[in-house]
Amino acid sequence: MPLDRYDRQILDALQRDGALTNAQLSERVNLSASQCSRRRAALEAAGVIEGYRAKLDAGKLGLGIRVIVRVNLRTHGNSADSDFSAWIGRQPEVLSAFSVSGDADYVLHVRARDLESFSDFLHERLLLRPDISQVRSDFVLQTLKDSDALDLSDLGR
Amino acid sequence: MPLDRYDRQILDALQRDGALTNAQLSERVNLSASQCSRRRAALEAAGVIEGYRAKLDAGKLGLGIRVIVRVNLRTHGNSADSDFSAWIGRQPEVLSAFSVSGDADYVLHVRARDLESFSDFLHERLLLRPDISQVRSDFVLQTLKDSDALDLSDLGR
DNA sequence: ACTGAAACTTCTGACGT
DNA sequence: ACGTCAGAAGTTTCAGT
Repeated sequence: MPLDRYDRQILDALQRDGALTNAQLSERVNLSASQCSRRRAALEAAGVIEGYRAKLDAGKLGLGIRVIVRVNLRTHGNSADSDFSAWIGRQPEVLSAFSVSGDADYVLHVRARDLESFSDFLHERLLLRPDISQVRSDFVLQTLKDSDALDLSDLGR
Repeated sequence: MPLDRYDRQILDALQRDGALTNAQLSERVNLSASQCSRRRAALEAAGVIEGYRAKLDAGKLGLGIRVIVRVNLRTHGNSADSDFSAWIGRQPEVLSAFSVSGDADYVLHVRARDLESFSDFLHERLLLRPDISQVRSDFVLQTLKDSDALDLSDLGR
């Protein structure tokens, strides 16, 4: 799918504010609302726009703690990694999880209500798994940036 | 702001699909559409819903590389940390940045087109800063989970 | 390819329960 | 507090250039 500069502008506007109406989009992009509507629909159909999400304020919802957890497994291959992956998917306080190069096998982003509930996750669940060999927790002290907005500046024409 | 189970259901539905209409919401929550509209507006006004974002497919946009970068600064206090923080805010390939406890000072999430453009970010920009003492890059090999959806299960009544 | 207007869907405020 | 209804706003399809 070829993306021109109008698509790029539409994507950039929507990743910053997904609630923009086609009429509002049309002002920023200098296109008619109907054209924005069609291009937007095409970008959604192509999967370039995966979907829309409401961003919630974790602090106001009482989720005061954010932790970056690095995990090493004792064994690898076979079903070891996929077992761990499936288990991670079922843990509600794990927002994202990656397997990485470097000294850790996995990096998890965890949100919890307070130290007690994080401790519950860590000691009563993660560390009870027999396939875990090492866990290192880095508590987030300050959030400098949390946008998730992709850099679209050097994209298509 | 007190949140009852209806608010909780609305928030949970919207953080998974922010494009839901109030009519669609009303089906899942068993409330009228107008009531959903009112509650949703209240949650937005209270800042519990910070906003809406379109989630884009980074792969389809040619951003093939994701790296978790851990950074240590040479000096602290004064303006050292806030200088770094402001600089981070201006780097488009840095999606999120946290100051953390543990052996690293900062953890960054970086997206880049390819190894070459990541190398450009690393060597031509980050490592040229005189306040950097150590940088360790962990490349993301596999994404197990990437939802950012908060756990709302043990919230209000 | 884009625009403009018509048909349709969704939103939202007033009112009644 | 919630639901119903009607007017307002936004979206989307279609014809035209």
